Parts: sequence; structure tokens; C-alpha cells
Amino acid sequence: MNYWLLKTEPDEFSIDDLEKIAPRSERWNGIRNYQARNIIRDEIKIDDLAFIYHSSCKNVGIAGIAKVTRSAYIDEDQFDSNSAYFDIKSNRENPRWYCFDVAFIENFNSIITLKQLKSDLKLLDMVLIKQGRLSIQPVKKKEWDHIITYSN
DNA sequence: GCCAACGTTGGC
DNA sequence: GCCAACGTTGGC
Repeated sequence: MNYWLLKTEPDEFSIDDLEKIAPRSERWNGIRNYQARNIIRDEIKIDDLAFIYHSSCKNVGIAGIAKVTRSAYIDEDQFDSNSAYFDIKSNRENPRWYCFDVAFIENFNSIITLKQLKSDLKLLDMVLIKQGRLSIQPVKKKEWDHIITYSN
């Protein structure tokens, strides 16, 4: 099993929104970055766990946990000219973009802030800290196990 | 709103 | 294939 970190702007979709629809799943779509696309297409599997990370907001950090309930399938929005995620260069014979489904697992009592994560010497190699700009990132098991101790 | 750190596009 | 120009992400 693998672990991931999924960024979302809580104004658009938050851990609270995911909790509200539980136990139903949310389609994680609109990813338009090739590095993230490759992770979706090739690596994300059912029952993987993911941190839900709130970005571009007042309280930036990890807000809770979700579980993958469906692995990669074609993101139909790329073919919809009315969608913000429309991609004129994609086609059905060779689709560019994929999505997957997640369901709610846990909503932390308080956000584990980026500030906390940045100042944690055990997390210096975390993709979130080293690379930053990537909306779907791998999290090592060691990092995962350490980070969830913050949520107690 | 600023701006650094990327990623993408397109001319050559 | 290089690289300048441009666009986006995302913390602050």
C-alpha cells in the first residue's frame, strides 16, 4: 500500500466537504500536470491512503485523511468544452488526463500546519518541503507514520 | 497582491 | 533540442 498527499484549495473543496458526503466518494479530477498525471495513472491504487492538504488559504496544512476507492479512469472534463478543465489537444483515442476517487477517513481536530511540517527535522526530505509545487505527491511510510502522531 | 519556483509553449 | 517568454502554483 502507498501513501499520498493531495492538495486542494478548501474554498473549492475541503476535508469538511469530503466528510459531508461520506461514505460516498469524491472524484479527484482536474489534475493538469504531467508529473501528477503519471502518479495517478501508474501508481495510485485502491485502498491507498492520502493526506488531504489545504493550500492557498488562511490555515495551510494537512487537514485529514482519505482513502482511494477507485484507481485511475479517464477524466471526462478534458473533452467538455464548457468545463474549466477542457483540453483541446486531448482526444478519446489517446486521453491525456485521468482522475480517481477518494472517500473520507478522518478529519483532524486541528490542521497540521505547513509551518510545523517545515520545522520538523524528520521531514526534511518530504516532497512537500523539497519541491512544493506538485498537487499529488508520494509520502513515504516513515513520513506518514510520523505525521499522524501530530493528530493525536 | 507579490513573487519565487517551477511548468509549458513555440520560434528558431 | 535550446531557450526566451509566458503562465501557474502557492506561500507569505
